[in-house]
Amino acid sequence: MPELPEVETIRRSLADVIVGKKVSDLEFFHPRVHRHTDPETLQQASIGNTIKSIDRRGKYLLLNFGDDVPPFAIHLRMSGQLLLSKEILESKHLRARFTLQGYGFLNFVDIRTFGSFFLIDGNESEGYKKLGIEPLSDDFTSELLGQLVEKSSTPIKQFLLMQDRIAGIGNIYASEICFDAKILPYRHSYSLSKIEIDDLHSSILKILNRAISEMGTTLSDFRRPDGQPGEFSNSLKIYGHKDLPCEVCGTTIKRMVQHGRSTFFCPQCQH
DNA sequence: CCCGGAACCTGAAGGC
DNA sequence: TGCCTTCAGGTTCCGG
Repeated sequence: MPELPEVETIRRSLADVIVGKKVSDLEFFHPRVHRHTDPETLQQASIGNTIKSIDRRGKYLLLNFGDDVPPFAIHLRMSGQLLLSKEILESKHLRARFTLQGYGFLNFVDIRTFGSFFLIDGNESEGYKKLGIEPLSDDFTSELLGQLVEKSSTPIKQFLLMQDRIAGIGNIYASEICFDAKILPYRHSYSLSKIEIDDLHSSILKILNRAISEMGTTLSDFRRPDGQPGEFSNSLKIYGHKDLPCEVCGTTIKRMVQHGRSTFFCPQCQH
């Protein structure tokens, strides 16, 4: 479900409520939540501690309890939701629940049980350790993007999904970014010209920032912590638009499969 | 080392 | 109605 804009939307919404609150309990209702880290370790790292800040790295959320406690990481994978509630939340898919002193609950609801909690204490996954550049950081320049793509023969849309190169882009925004940059998704990364790299760089920033400002994309599962859907769904120009006319040129939008995942593109606008 | 494909799950939607 | 297949926003593992 969530890509960088959705995770960032969740982070901002949660920050207003949970920073400064003490975690008085952490309960688990499904073992897959703690499959990477034993539940007692997760409870010890959070119960009794006050949330000092909440950060995002790629698609991971990080709860910080202070310098002497490792950051507490949450990955929502495909269907995870973090929902705030004042009262006990009744949900068939409730997998874990933080009790926040003086507020209520932060509920982890996850239909497919792919999401998980773990600590950034040195035992975190290789996937986390190898995360690439944050695309919305000042360090992510067109020059850096050029250095990354010139070494890669991977199709450019698949390249955008590689979390160890650029952290946070997922399957929806990879198609949207290629369309915005007018680049065909199956082009070899190294084949992009300097101008195309500049276009791709500005499209990455433009699409991610616009999606954040519209609070993410809801196709089915994504919800903000207050339960509201994201609003970028109406702004999608290519993802899910198979057989519909391109709104730029009217050509029928095509769907293809790359590395087992759907890609949408306009054969007229993209080169 | 790289690559593709399967696996991990549940549920919705479409075809017949 | 119901059965079957396909698909879903992500990552990890395994074999070649």
